[in-house]
Amino acid sequence: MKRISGLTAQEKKRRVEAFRKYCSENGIPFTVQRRIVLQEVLNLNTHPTADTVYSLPSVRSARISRATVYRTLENLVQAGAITKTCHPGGKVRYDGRTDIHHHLVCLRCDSIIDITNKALDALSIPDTSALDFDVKDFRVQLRGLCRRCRRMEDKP
Amino acid sequence: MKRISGLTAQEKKRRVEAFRKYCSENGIPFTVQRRIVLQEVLNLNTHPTADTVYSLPSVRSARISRATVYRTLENLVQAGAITKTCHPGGKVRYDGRTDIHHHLVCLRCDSIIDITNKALDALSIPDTSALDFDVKDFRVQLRGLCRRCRRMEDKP
DNA sequence: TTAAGTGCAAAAGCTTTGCGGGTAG
DNA sequence: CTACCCGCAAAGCTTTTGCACTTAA
Repeated sequence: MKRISGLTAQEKKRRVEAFRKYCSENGIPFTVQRRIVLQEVLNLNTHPTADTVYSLPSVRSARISRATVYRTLENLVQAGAITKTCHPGGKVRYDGRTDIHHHLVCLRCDSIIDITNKALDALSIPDTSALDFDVKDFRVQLRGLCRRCRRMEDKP
Repeated sequence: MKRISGLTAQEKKRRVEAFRKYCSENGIPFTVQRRIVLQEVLNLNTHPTADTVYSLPSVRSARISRATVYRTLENLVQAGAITKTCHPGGKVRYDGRTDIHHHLVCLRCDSIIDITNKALDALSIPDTSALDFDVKDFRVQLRGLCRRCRRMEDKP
């Protein structure tokens, strides 16, 4: 079990380049706003909500509106540049990682911690053809209590 | 790969009884509203939002308020009578099943389909002690496109 | 040039909260 | 009885939308 740390500068650059290429190939304008929002999601190792992204200093100082942040995050998901993360809370959360990895999900505070584990990655995906479901990827969620919440349970 | 169908009447009855017992042991009033909301979540094989539960005929005819539905669902989760389901959308969704099972998650329409699969159940949970994370259970999410959305992709 | 994107502000949708009356134990 | 719960209505968040202006290609 290893906790995942952030992307390298090189990887981030490659991801932004890939999105730029996607845009030009699909006739989608590669705007300043899209570049900044993508870069910021890649910078975060957390799993931010739209509003968290909106509040980031670089997003604020570029005067990007809240509506654009919401729209852009969805565009980035459609383009495959970022993903949406599954979680038990009531807000949409995004993830700069698009590769297979897994999550520790705290059932008390909704925090999400990325983990990587070869045994989990090697999971063989069952055949879902009978249900006509087309599986693109998978995630394993280990659900429980994070360090902070465990301590609060001990001394409530 | 088998799709899970609903709980039997017997199982539902047992689950309601277990909650009644939990209430009496913990000095929590077992109100009509709590019983009805629990029964209705157990009846559904879907993964309803609070508002979906609120809209059910039996909930409406019992004149249970929206606020009570929201509060009650959270109470039931705290009591371990139901669970919250992880998903990529922007609403909290609940699940009448508390046992280990897995989900097909549609990335386009956010629908969730329960599945059961022995290979997935047998997944060995990695050691998370180094992160001080206390794993209670796990879920495997197979992410992709459901039947309906696949068809819409073909003919957009 | 021009189709698409953006900012703004308002609307819409989801969830929580305060409070007076009601109810389970 | 009495603490806790419920319904109501209002407030507080989160997200989407319509429209006039701006911009990438």
